[in-house]
Amino acid sequence: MSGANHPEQERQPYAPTPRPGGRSARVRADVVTATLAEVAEKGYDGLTVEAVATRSGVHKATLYRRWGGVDGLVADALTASADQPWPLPDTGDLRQDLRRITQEVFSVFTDPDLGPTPTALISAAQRSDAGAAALHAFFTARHRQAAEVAERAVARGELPAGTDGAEVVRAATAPLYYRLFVTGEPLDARTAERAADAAALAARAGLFTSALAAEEAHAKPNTTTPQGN
Amino acid sequence: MSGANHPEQERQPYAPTPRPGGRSARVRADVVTATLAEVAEKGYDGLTVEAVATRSGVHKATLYRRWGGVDGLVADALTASADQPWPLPDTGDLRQDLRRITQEVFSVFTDPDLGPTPTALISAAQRSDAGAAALHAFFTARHRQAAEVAERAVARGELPAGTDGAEVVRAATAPLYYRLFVTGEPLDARTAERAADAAALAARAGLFTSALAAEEAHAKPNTTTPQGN
DNA sequence: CTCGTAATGCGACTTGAGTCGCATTACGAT
DNA sequence: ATCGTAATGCGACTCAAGTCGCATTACGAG
Repeated sequence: MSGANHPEQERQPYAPTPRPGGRSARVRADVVTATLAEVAEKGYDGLTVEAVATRSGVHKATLYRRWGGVDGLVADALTASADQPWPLPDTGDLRQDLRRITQEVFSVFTDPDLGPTPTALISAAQRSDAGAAALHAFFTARHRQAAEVAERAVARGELPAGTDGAEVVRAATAPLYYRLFVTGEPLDARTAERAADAAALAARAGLFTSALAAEEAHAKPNTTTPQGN
Repeated sequence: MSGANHPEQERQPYAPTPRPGGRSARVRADVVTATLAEVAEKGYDGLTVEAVATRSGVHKATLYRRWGGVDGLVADALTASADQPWPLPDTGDLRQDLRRITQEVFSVFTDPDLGPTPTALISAAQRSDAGAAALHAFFTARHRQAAEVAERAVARGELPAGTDGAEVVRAATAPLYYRLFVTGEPLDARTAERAADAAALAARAGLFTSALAAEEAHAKPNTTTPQGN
Protein backbone atom coordinates (compact mmCIF):
# COMPACT_ATOMS: atom_id res chain seq x y z
CA MET A 1 0.00 0.00 0.00
CA SER A 2 1.77 3.12 -1.16
CA GLY A 3 0.02 6.39 -0.76
CA ALA A 4 2.67 8.27 -2.63
CA ASN A 5 1.37 10.53 -5.31
CA HIS A 6 4.71 11.04 -6.91
CA PRO A 7 5.42 8.23 -9.33
CA GLU A 8 8.85 9.54 -10.25
CA GLN A 9 10.01 6.01 -10.68
CA GLU A 10 9.20 5.32 -14.27
CA ARG A 11 11.25 2.38 -15.30
CA GLN A 12 11.17 0.88 -18.71
CA PRO A 13 10.46 -2.81 -19.06
CA TYR A 14 14.01 -3.60 -19.96
CA ALA A 15 17.05 -2.33 -18.21
CA PRO A 16 19.37 0.03 -20.04
CA THR A 17 21.78 -2.30 -21.71
CA PRO A 18 25.50 -1.77 -21.96
CA ARG A 19 25.00 -2.09 -25.68
CA PRO A 20 22.13 0.22 -26.53
CA GLY A 21 22.99 0.98 -30.13
CA GLY A 22 22.89 -1.43 -32.99
CA ARG A 23 21.10 -4.72 -33.04
CA SER A 24 19.30 -4.45 -29.72
CA ALA A 25 17.61 -1.24 -30.79
CA ARG A 26 16.62 -2.78 -34.09
CA VAL A 27 15.23 -5.83 -32.38
CA ARG A 28 13.21 -3.70 -30.04
CA ALA A 29 11.72 -1.63 -32.85
CA ASP A 30 10.77 -4.76 -34.76
CA VAL A 31 9.16 -6.28 -31.70
CA VAL A 32 7.14 -3.17 -30.87
CA THR A 33 5.91 -2.95 -34.44
CA ALA A 34 5.00 -6.61 -34.51
CA THR A 35 3.22 -6.36 -31.16
CA LEU A 36 1.08 -3.45 -32.30
CA ALA A 37 0.22 -5.23 -35.51
CA GLU A 38 -0.72 -8.41 -33.70
CA VAL A 39 -2.84 -6.59 -31.16
CA ALA A 40 -4.62 -4.68 -33.89
CA GLU A 41 -5.37 -7.85 -35.81
CA LYS A 42 -6.29 -10.31 -33.13
CA GLY A 43 -6.97 -8.28 -30.04
CA TYR A 44 -5.39 -9.13 -26.74
CA ASP A 45 -6.78 -12.61 -26.38
CA GLY A 46 -5.25 -13.59 -29.68
CA LEU A 47 -1.91 -12.08 -28.77
CA THR A 48 0.73 -14.71 -28.17
CA VAL A 49 4.45 -14.43 -27.76
CA GLU A 50 4.98 -16.95 -30.50
CA ALA A 51 3.03 -14.90 -33.02
CA VAL A 52 5.06 -11.82 -32.19
CA ALA A 53 8.22 -13.88 -32.47
CA THR A 54 7.22 -15.15 -35.90
CA ARG A 55 6.14 -11.78 -37.21
CA SER A 56 9.13 -9.88 -35.88
CA GLY A 57 11.64 -12.55 -36.76
CA VAL A 58 12.94 -12.50 -33.20
CA HIS A 59 13.23 -15.77 -31.38
CA LYS A 60 10.67 -16.65 -28.75
CA ALA A 61 13.22 -17.12 -26.02
CA THR A 62 14.62 -13.65 -26.65
CA LEU A 63 11.20 -12.14 -26.19
CA TYR A 64 10.71 -13.94 -22.91
CA ARG A 65 14.14 -12.90 -21.75
CA ARG A 66 13.85 -9.21 -22.51
CA TRP A 67 10.13 -8.61 -22.14
CA GLY A 68 9.13 -11.36 -19.79
CA GLY A 69 5.99 -12.26 -21.69
CA VAL A 70 2.91 -10.75 -23.24
CA ASP A 71 2.64 -8.29 -20.37
CA GLY A 72 5.97 -6.71 -21.06
CA LEU A 73 5.38 -6.61 -24.78
CA VAL A 74 2.18 -4.67 -24.28
CA ALA A 75 3.73 -2.38 -21.71
CA ASP A 76 6.64 -1.57 -23.98
CA ALA A 77 4.38 -0.97 -26.96
CA LEU A 78 2.32 1.35 -24.81
CA THR A 79 5.40 3.22 -23.66
CA ALA A 80 6.50 3.62 -27.24
CA SER A 81 3.06 4.85 -28.20
CA ALA A 82 3.06 7.40 -25.42
CA ASP A 83 5.85 9.29 -27.10
CA GLN A 84 3.65 10.32 -29.98
CA PRO A 85 1.88 13.53 -28.94
CA TRP A 86 -1.49 14.38 -30.32
CA PRO A 87 -2.75 17.74 -31.48
CA LEU A 88 -3.86 20.15 -28.80
CA PRO A 89 -6.67 22.55 -29.71
CA ASP A 90 -6.42 26.28 -29.02
CA THR A 91 -9.66 27.98 -29.95
CA GLY A 92 -9.51 30.66 -27.30
CA ASP A 93 -12.50 29.17 -25.49
CA LEU A 94 -12.28 26.48 -22.86
CA ARG A 95 -15.49 24.75 -23.75
CA GLN A 96 -14.56 24.60 -27.40
CA ASP A 97 -11.13 23.23 -26.57
CA LEU A 98 -12.59 20.55 -24.35
CA ARG A 99 -15.10 19.65 -27.00
CA ARG A 100 -12.31 19.20 -29.48
CA ILE A 101 -10.50 16.93 -27.09
CA THR A 102 -13.47 14.72 -26.32
CA GLN A 103 -14.37 14.70 -29.98
CA GLU A 104 -10.87 13.50 -30.76
CA VAL A 105 -11.13 10.71 -28.21
CA PHE A 106 -14.51 9.76 -29.56
CA SER A 107 -13.27 9.72 -33.15
CA VAL A 108 -10.22 7.62 -32.47
CA PHE A 109 -11.91 4.95 -30.43
CA THR A 110 -14.98 4.58 -32.58
CA ASP A 111 -13.09 4.55 -35.85
CA PRO A 112 -13.19 0.98 -37.16
CA ASP A 113 -9.63 1.26 -38.41
CA LEU A 114 -7.92 3.25 -35.69
CA GLY A 115 -9.96 2.17 -32.71
CA PRO A 116 -9.08 -1.49 -32.20
CA THR A 117 -5.38 -0.93 -31.57
CA PRO A 118 -5.59 1.54 -28.67
CA THR A 119 -8.65 -0.23 -27.33
CA ALA A 120 -6.90 -3.57 -27.21
CA LEU A 121 -3.75 -1.94 -25.90
CA ILE A 122 -5.53 -0.31 -22.98
CA SER A 123 -7.50 -3.42 -22.16
CA ALA A 124 -4.35 -5.46 -22.27
CA ALA A 125 -2.43 -3.05 -20.11
CA GLN A 126 -4.90 -3.44 -17.27
CA ARG A 127 -3.97 -7.04 -16.77
CA SER A 128 -0.43 -6.83 -15.50
CA ASP A 129 1.44 -4.59 -13.12
CA ALA A 130 3.90 -3.61 -15.80
CA GLY A 131 1.08 -2.76 -18.16
CA ALA A 132 -0.78 -0.84 -15.50
CA ALA A 133 2.32 1.19 -14.74
CA ALA A 134 2.84 1.98 -18.40
CA LEU A 135 -0.82 2.87 -18.75
CA HIS A 136 -0.65 5.13 -15.73
CA ALA A 137 2.39 6.88 -17.17
CA PHE A 138 0.66 7.18 -20.51
CA PHE A 139 -2.39 8.92 -19.10
CA THR A 140 -0.34 11.04 -16.76
CA ALA A 141 1.53 12.37 -19.76
CA ARG A 142 -1.70 12.94 -21.67
CA HIS A 143 -3.33 14.77 -18.78
CA ARG A 144 -0.27 16.87 -18.24
CA GLN A 145 -0.15 17.80 -21.88
CA ALA A 146 -3.85 18.49 -22.26
CA ALA A 147 -3.98 20.48 -19.03
CA GLU A 148 -2.62 23.34 -21.05
CA VAL A 149 -6.07 24.19 -22.40
CA ALA A 150 -7.21 24.80 -18.84
CA GLU A 151 -4.10 26.71 -17.94
CA ARG A 152 -4.64 29.01 -20.88
CA ALA A 153 -8.19 29.51 -19.69
CA VAL A 154 -6.85 30.51 -16.30
CA ALA A 155 -4.47 32.97 -17.93
CA ARG A 156 -7.40 34.39 -19.87
CA GLY A 157 -9.34 34.84 -16.66
CA GLU A 158 -11.89 32.32 -17.85
CA LEU A 159 -11.14 30.02 -14.95
CA PRO A 160 -10.29 30.82 -11.34
CA ALA A 161 -6.64 30.76 -10.38
CA GLY A 162 -5.49 27.56 -8.79
CA THR A 163 -7.55 25.39 -11.09
CA ASP A 164 -6.15 21.91 -11.53
CA GLY A 165 -5.93 21.64 -15.28
CA ALA A 166 -5.36 17.92 -15.35
CA GLU A 167 -8.48 17.46 -13.25
CA VAL A 168 -10.53 19.43 -15.77
CA VAL A 169 -9.29 17.19 -18.53
CA ARG A 170 -10.07 14.10 -16.51
CA ALA A 171 -13.59 15.32 -15.85
CA ALA A 172 -14.13 15.93 -19.55
CA THR A 173 -12.83 12.61 -20.80
CA ALA A 174 -13.81 10.30 -17.96
CA PRO A 175 -17.39 9.69 -19.16
CA LEU A 176 -16.03 8.53 -22.51
CA TYR A 177 -13.52 6.11 -21.12
CA TYR A 178 -16.07 4.99 -18.56
CA ARG A 179 -18.37 3.85 -21.32
CA LEU A 180 -15.62 2.41 -23.47
CA PHE A 181 -13.76 0.42 -20.87
CA VAL A 182 -16.06 -0.12 -17.92
CA THR A 183 -19.73 -0.31 -18.76
CA GLY A 184 -19.43 -1.12 -22.44
CA GLU A 185 -22.19 1.31 -23.27
CA PRO A 186 -22.27 2.83 -26.74
CA LEU A 187 -20.49 6.11 -27.24
CA ASP A 188 -21.79 8.88 -29.44
CA ALA A 189 -20.79 12.40 -30.39
CA ARG A 190 -23.49 13.92 -28.22
CA THR A 191 -22.08 12.27 -25.12
CA ALA A 192 -18.65 13.61 -25.98
CA GLU A 193 -20.06 17.13 -26.23
CA ARG A 194 -21.98 16.91 -23.01
CA ALA A 195 -18.97 15.65 -21.11
CA ALA A 196 -16.89 18.56 -22.34
CA ASP A 197 -19.61 21.07 -21.50
CA ALA A 198 -20.13 19.65 -18.04
CA ALA A 199 -16.41 19.80 -17.31
CA ALA A 200 -16.19 23.40 -18.53
CA LEU A 201 -19.14 24.37 -16.39
CA ALA A 202 -17.72 22.78 -13.28
CA ALA A 203 -14.33 24.30 -13.91
CA ARG A 204 -15.83 27.78 -14.23
CA ALA A 205 -17.63 27.27 -10.96
CA GLY A 206 -14.28 26.67 -9.32
CA LEU A 207 -14.86 23.01 -8.49
CA PHE A 208 -11.42 21.98 -9.66
CA THR A 209 -9.32 24.33 -7.61
CA SER A 210 -7.07 22.58 -5.17
CA ALA A 211 -6.99 24.21 -1.77
CA LEU A 212 -3.24 24.43 -1.89
CA ALA A 213 -3.10 26.04 -5.30
CA ALA A 214 -5.91 28.39 -4.33
CA GLU A 215 -3.93 29.64 -1.37
CA GLU A 216 -0.94 30.28 -3.54
CA ALA A 217 -3.18 32.22 -5.86
CA HIS A 218 -4.48 34.24 -2.94
CA ALA A 219 -0.98 35.33 -2.10
CA LYS A 220 -0.75 36.84 -5.55
CA PRO A 221 -2.54 40.18 -5.89
CA ASN A 222 -4.09 39.18 -9.19
CA THR A 223 -7.30 37.25 -8.93
CA THR A 224 -9.73 36.61 -6.16
CA THR A 225 -10.94 33.05 -6.14
CA PRO A 226 -14.18 32.71 -4.29
CA GLN A 227 -14.70 29.13 -3.24
CA GLY A 228 -17.88 28.12 -5.01
CA ASN A 229 -20.44 27.01 -2.50
CA MET B 1 -24.91 -39.35 -43.24
CA SER B 2 -28.52 -38.40 -43.49
CA GLY B 3 -29.55 -37.58 -39.94
CA ALA B 4 -31.47 -34.55 -41.07
CA ASN B 5 -33.28 -34.27 -37.81
CA HIS B 6 -30.64 -34.11 -35.19
CA PRO B 7 -31.64 -31.50 -32.65
CA GLU B 8 -28.29 -31.41 -30.99
CA GLN B 9 -28.12 -28.12 -29.22
CA GLU B 10 -24.95 -26.63 -27.93
CA ARG B 11 -25.15 -26.35 -24.19
CA GLN B 12 -24.84 -22.69 -23.45
CA PRO B 13 -23.50 -21.61 -20.10
CA TYR B 14 -26.21 -21.73 -17.49
CA ALA B 15 -28.95 -21.83 -20.07
CA PRO B 16 -32.31 -22.79 -18.65
CA THR B 17 -31.96 -26.51 -18.28
CA PRO B 18 -34.70 -29.06 -18.47
CA ARG B 19 -33.84 -29.90 -14.92
CA PRO B 20 -33.47 -26.60 -13.13
CA GLY B 21 -34.27 -27.68 -9.60
CA GLY B 22 -32.12 -29.86 -7.41
CA ARG B 23 -28.51 -30.68 -7.92
CA SER B 24 -27.83 -28.34 -10.82
CA ALA B 25 -28.89 -25.35 -8.78
CA ARG B 26 -26.78 -26.48 -5.86
CA VAL B 27 -23.77 -26.96 -8.09
CA ARG B 28 -24.20 -23.53 -9.56
CA ALA B 29 -24.41 -21.87 -6.17
CA ASP B 30 -21.28 -23.67 -5.00
CA VAL B 31 -19.42 -22.66 -8.12
CA VAL B 32 -20.41 -19.00 -7.87
CA THR B 33 -19.35 -18.90 -4.24
CA ALA B 34 -16.06 -20.58 -5.00
CA THR B 35 -15.40 -18.26 -7.93
CA LEU B 36 -15.95 -15.15 -5.83
CA ALA B 37 -13.73 -16.50 -3.11
CA GLU B 38 -10.96 -17.36 -5.54
CA VAL B 39 -11.15 -13.99 -7.25
CA ALA B 40 -11.04 -12.19 -3.93
CA GLU B 41 -8.02 -14.17 -2.82
CA LYS B 42 -5.90 -14.36 -5.91
CA GLY B 43 -7.25 -11.76 -8.30
CA TYR B 44 -8.08 -12.58 -11.84
CA ASP B 45 -4.66 -13.65 -12.95
CA GLY B 46 -4.58 -16.24 -10.22
CA LEU B 47 -8.03 -17.50 -11.06
CA THR B 48 -7.96 -20.96 -12.62
CA VAL B 49 -10.72 -23.38 -13.40
CA GLU B 50 -8.94 -26.09 -11.48
CA ALA B 51 -8.84 -24.03 -8.33
CA VAL B 52 -12.56 -23.33 -8.58
CA ALA B 53 -13.14 -27.02 -9.21
CA THR B 54 -11.18 -28.00 -6.14
CA ARG B 55 -12.78 -25.41 -3.88
CA SER B 56 -16.31 -26.02 -5.04
CA GLY B 57 -15.97 -29.77 -5.17
CA VAL B 58 -17.28 -29.76 -8.74
CA HIS B 59 -15.29 -31.58 -11.36
CA LYS B 60 -13.18 -29.58 -13.78
CA ALA B 61 -14.86 -31.02 -16.85
CA THR B 62 -18.26 -29.99 -15.53
CA LEU B 63 -17.09 -26.43 -15.14
CA TYR B 64 -15.78 -26.36 -18.68
CA ARG B 65 -19.01 -27.89 -19.96
CA ARG B 66 -21.40 -25.54 -18.24
CA TRP B 67 -19.39 -22.36 -17.99
CA GLY B 68 -16.97 -22.76 -20.84
CA GLY B 69 -13.98 -21.53 -18.85
CA VAL B 70 -12.85 -18.74 -16.61
CA ASP B 71 -14.78 -16.22 -18.69
CA GLY B 72 -18.10 -17.84 -18.05
CA LEU B 73 -17.37 -18.32 -14.37
CA VAL B 74 -16.70 -14.63 -13.98
CA ALA B 75 -19.71 -13.65 -16.05
CA ASP B 76 -21.99 -15.84 -13.99
CA ALA B 77 -20.56 -14.58 -10.72
CA LEU B 78 -21.13 -11.05 -11.94
CA THR B 79 -24.70 -11.80 -12.92
CA ALA B 80 -25.33 -13.30 -9.52
CA SER B 81 -23.79 -10.24 -7.86
CA ALA B 82 -25.96 -7.89 -9.88
CA ASP B 83 -29.05 -9.18 -8.12
CA GLN B 84 -27.99 -7.68 -4.84
CA PRO B 85 -29.22 -4.08 -4.75
CA TRP B 86 -27.39 -1.49 -2.79
CA PRO B 87 -28.81 1.27 -0.62
CA LEU B 88 -30.07 4.33 -2.42
CA PRO B 89 -29.76 7.64 -0.57
CA ASP B 90 -32.69 10.04 -0.24
CA THR B 91 -31.58 13.20 1.50
CA GLY B 92 -33.92 15.54 -0.33
CA ASP B 93 -31.02 17.21 -2.11
CA LEU B 94 -29.53 16.02 -5.36
CA ARG B 95 -25.98 16.99 -4.60
CA GLN B 96 -26.10 15.25 -1.28
CA ASP B 97 -27.57 12.14 -2.84
CA LEU B 98 -24.89 12.05 -5.51
CA ARG B 99 -22.22 12.58 -2.91
CA ARG B 100 -23.52 9.61 -1.00
CA ILE B 101 -23.39 7.51 -4.12
CA THR B 102 -19.87 8.45 -5.09
CA GLN B 103 -18.80 8.11 -1.50
CA GLU B 104 -20.24 4.60 -1.49
CA VAL B 105 -18.36 3.69 -4.64
CA PHE B 106 -15.20 5.15 -3.19
CA SER B 107 -15.61 3.27 0.06
CA VAL B 108 -16.26 -0.08 -1.51
CA PHE B 109 -13.41 -0.04 -3.98
CA THR B 110 -10.80 1.38 -1.65
CA ASP B 111 -11.68 -0.88 1.25
CA PRO B 112 -8.89 -3.42 1.56
CA ASP B 113 -11.39 -6.15 2.41
CA LEU B 114 -14.30 -5.38 0.14
CA GLY B 115 -12.48 -3.78 -2.78
CA PRO B 116 -10.49 -6.62 -4.33
CA THR B 117 -13.49 -8.74 -5.21
CA PRO B 118 -15.46 -6.24 -7.30
CA THR B 119 -12.26 -4.81 -8.70
CA ALA B 120 -11.04 -8.15 -9.93
CA LEU B 121 -14.52 -9.04 -11.09
CA ILE B 122 -14.84 -5.95 -13.25
CA SER B 123 -11.34 -6.28 -14.63
CA ALA B 124 -11.98 -9.90 -15.44
CA ALA B 125 -15.30 -9.19 -17.09
CA GLN B 126 -13.67 -6.92 -19.63
CA ARG B 127 -11.76 -9.76 -21.18
CA SER B 128 -14.47 -11.85 -22.72
CA ASP B 129 -17.65 -11.15 -24.61
CA ALA B 130 -19.71 -13.00 -22.05
CA GLY B 131 -18.13 -11.02 -19.25
CA ALA B 132 -18.57 -7.75 -21.10
CA ALA B 133 -22.24 -8.51 -21.62
CA ALA B 134 -22.71 -9.34 -17.97
CA LEU B 135 -20.84 -6.21 -16.98
CA HIS B 136 -22.95 -4.10 -19.28
CA ALA B 137 -26.11 -5.56 -17.80
CA PHE B 138 -24.75 -4.99 -14.33
CA PHE B 139 -24.10 -1.30 -14.87
CA THR B 140 -27.30 -0.79 -16.78
CA ALA B 141 -29.19 -2.10 -13.78
CA ARG B 142 -27.17 0.09 -11.42
CA HIS B 143 -27.73 3.20 -13.48
CA ARG B 144 -31.39 2.50 -13.81
CA GLN B 145 -31.74 2.04 -10.10
CA ALA B 146 -29.64 5.04 -9.10
CA ALA B 147 -31.35 7.28 -11.64
CA GLU B 148 -34.11 7.58 -9.10
CA VAL B 149 -32.21 10.25 -7.17
CA ALA B 150 -32.28 12.43 -10.27
CA GLU B 151 -35.90 11.65 -10.99
CA ARG B 152 -36.83 12.70 -7.50
CA ALA B 153 -34.91 15.91 -8.06
CA VAL B 154 -36.95 16.49 -11.18
CA ALA B 155 -40.14 15.91 -9.25
CA ARG B 156 -38.93 18.40 -6.64
CA GLY B 157 -38.29 20.95 -9.35
CA GLU B 158 -34.61 20.86 -8.59
CA LEU B 159 -33.79 19.64 -12.08
CA PRO B 160 -35.38 20.53 -15.42
CA ALA B 161 -37.95 18.15 -16.84
CA GLY B 162 -36.59 15.69 -19.33
CA THR B 163 -33.38 15.15 -17.45
CA ASP B 164 -31.78 11.80 -18.15
CA GLY B 165 -31.31 10.44 -14.66
CA ALA B 166 -29.00 7.64 -15.68
CA GLU B 167 -26.77 10.15 -17.42
CA VAL B 168 -26.51 12.19 -14.25
CA VAL B 169 -25.43 9.12 -12.36
CA ARG B 170 -22.90 8.23 -15.03
CA ALA B 171 -21.44 11.73 -14.91
CA ALA B 172 -21.07 11.52 -11.15
CA THR B 173 -19.43 8.12 -11.00
CA ALA B 174 -17.42 8.11 -14.22
CA PRO B 175 -14.39 9.96 -12.82
CA LEU B 176 -14.10 7.37 -10.09
CA TYR B 177 -14.24 4.37 -12.37
CA TYR B 178 -11.98 6.18 -14.80
CA ARG B 179 -9.27 6.36 -12.22
CA LEU B 180 -9.86 2.90 -10.87
CA PHE B 181 -9.98 0.98 -14.12
CA VAL B 182 -8.38 3.08 -16.80
CA THR B 183 -5.65 5.38 -15.61
CA GLY B 184 -4.83 3.64 -12.36
CA GLU B 185 -4.60 6.96 -10.57
CA PRO B 186 -5.22 7.06 -6.83
CA LEU B 187 -8.75 7.72 -5.68
CA ASP B 188 -9.60 9.84 -2.67
CA ALA B 189 -12.71 11.12 -0.95
CA ARG B 190 -12.21 14.61 -2.28
CA THR B 191 -12.33 13.39 -5.86
CA ALA B 192 -15.55 11.54 -5.09
CA GLU B 193 -17.09 14.73 -3.73
CA ARG B 194 -15.99 16.84 -6.63
CA ALA B 195 -17.37 14.39 -9.16
CA ALA B 196 -20.75 14.43 -7.44
CA ASP B 197 -20.78 18.22 -7.23
CA ALA B 198 -19.82 18.61 -10.86
CA ALA B 199 -22.56 16.24 -11.97
CA ALA B 200 -25.13 18.05 -9.84
CA LEU B 201 -24.06 21.37 -11.26
CA ALA B 202 -24.25 20.17 -14.84
CA ALA B 203 -27.61 18.57 -14.22
CA ARG B 204 -29.04 21.77 -12.79
CA ALA B 205 -27.79 23.62 -15.83
CA GLY B 206 -29.86 21.29 -17.96
CA LEU B 207 -26.96 19.60 -19.70
CA PHE B 208 -28.43 16.16 -19.26
CA THR B 209 -31.80 16.78 -20.79
CA SER B 210 -32.42 14.96 -24.00
CA ALA B 211 -34.16 17.25 -26.47
CA LEU B 212 -36.73 14.60 -27.18
CA ALA B 213 -37.60 13.99 -23.57
CA ALA B 214 -37.76 17.72 -22.91
CA GLU B 215 -40.25 18.20 -25.70
CA GLU B 216 -42.37 15.38 -24.46
CA ALA B 217 -42.32 16.85 -21.01
CA HIS B 218 -43.39 20.16 -22.42
CA ALA B 219 -46.12 18.73 -24.58
CA LYS B 220 -47.85 16.79 -21.87
CA PRO B 221 -47.18 16.67 -18.17
CA ASN B 222 -48.26 13.08 -18.30
CA THR B 223 -45.28 10.78 -18.19
CA THR B 224 -46.84 8.10 -20.32
CA THR B 225 -44.78 7.32 -23.37
CA PRO B 226 -46.83 6.03 -26.27
CA GLN B 227 -45.35 3.03 -27.96
CA GLY B 228 -46.20 1.72 -31.34
CA ASN B 229 -45.70 2.63 -34.93
C1' DC C 1 -40.79 -48.09 -6.09
C1' DT C 2 -38.83 -48.32 -10.68
C1' DC C 3 -37.12 -46.56 -14.66
C1' DG C 4 -35.41 -43.29 -18.33
C1' DT C 5 -32.59 -39.52 -18.90
C1' DA C 6 -29.85 -35.64 -18.05
C1' DA C 7 -26.11 -34.03 -15.40
C1' DT C 8 -21.93 -34.90 -13.17
C1' DG C 9 -17.65 -37.65 -12.04
C1' DC C 10 -13.56 -39.51 -13.85
C1' DG C 11 -9.05 -39.96 -15.92
C1' DA C 12 -6.35 -40.13 -20.08
C1' DC C 13 -5.07 -37.41 -23.89
C1' DT C 14 -3.68 -33.23 -26.71
C1' DT C 15 -1.86 -28.83 -27.13
C1' DG C 16 0.65 -24.77 -26.38
C1' DA C 17 2.80 -21.53 -23.22
C1' DG C 18 6.98 -20.83 -20.90
C1' DT C 19 12.00 -22.38 -19.46
C1' DC C 20 16.72 -23.97 -19.85
C1' DG C 21 21.49 -24.89 -21.43
C1' DC C 22 24.39 -24.33 -25.07
C1' DA C 23 25.91 -22.68 -29.78
C1' DT C 24 26.34 -18.74 -32.66
C1' DT C 25 26.42 -14.01 -34.01
C1' DA C 26 27.37 -9.19 -33.81
C1' DC C 27 28.66 -5.10 -31.28
C1' DG C 28 32.37 -2.11 -29.55
C1' DA C 29 36.96 -1.38 -27.96
C1' DT C 30 41.80 -1.88 -28.59
C1' DA D 1 41.78 -6.30 -38.09
C1' DT D 2 41.11 -8.91 -33.94
C1' DC D 3 39.24 -10.21 -29.74
C1' DG D 4 36.26 -10.39 -25.53
C1' DT D 5 31.69 -10.20 -24.27
C1' DA D 6 26.93 -9.60 -24.38
C1' DA D 7 22.90 -10.54 -26.89
C1' DT D 8 20.43 -13.52 -29.77
C1' DG D 9 19.34 -18.08 -32.08
C1' DC D 10 18.10 -22.70 -31.33
C1' DG D 11 15.62 -26.83 -29.97
C1' DA D 12 14.40 -29.91 -26.43
C1' DC D 13 12.08 -30.11 -22.16
C1' DT D 14 8.38 -29.28 -18.42
C1' DC D 15 3.92 -28.51 -16.98
C1' DA D 16 -0.65 -26.86 -16.75
C1' DA D 17 -4.79 -25.61 -19.35
C1' DG D 18 -8.33 -27.47 -21.82
C1' DT D 19 -10.82 -31.63 -24.34
C1' DC D 20 -12.90 -36.13 -24.97
C1' DG D 21 -15.35 -40.59 -24.35
C1' DC D 22 -17.29 -43.34 -21.06
C1' DA D 23 -19.01 -44.67 -16.30
C1' DT D 24 -21.80 -43.27 -12.54
C1' DT D 25 -25.13 -40.70 -9.98
C1' DA D 26 -29.29 -38.31 -8.99
C1' DC D 27 -33.44 -35.97 -10.44
C1' DG D 28 -38.32 -36.39 -11.64
C1' DA D 29 -42.18 -38.74 -13.79
C1' DG D 30 -45.22 -42.71 -13.91
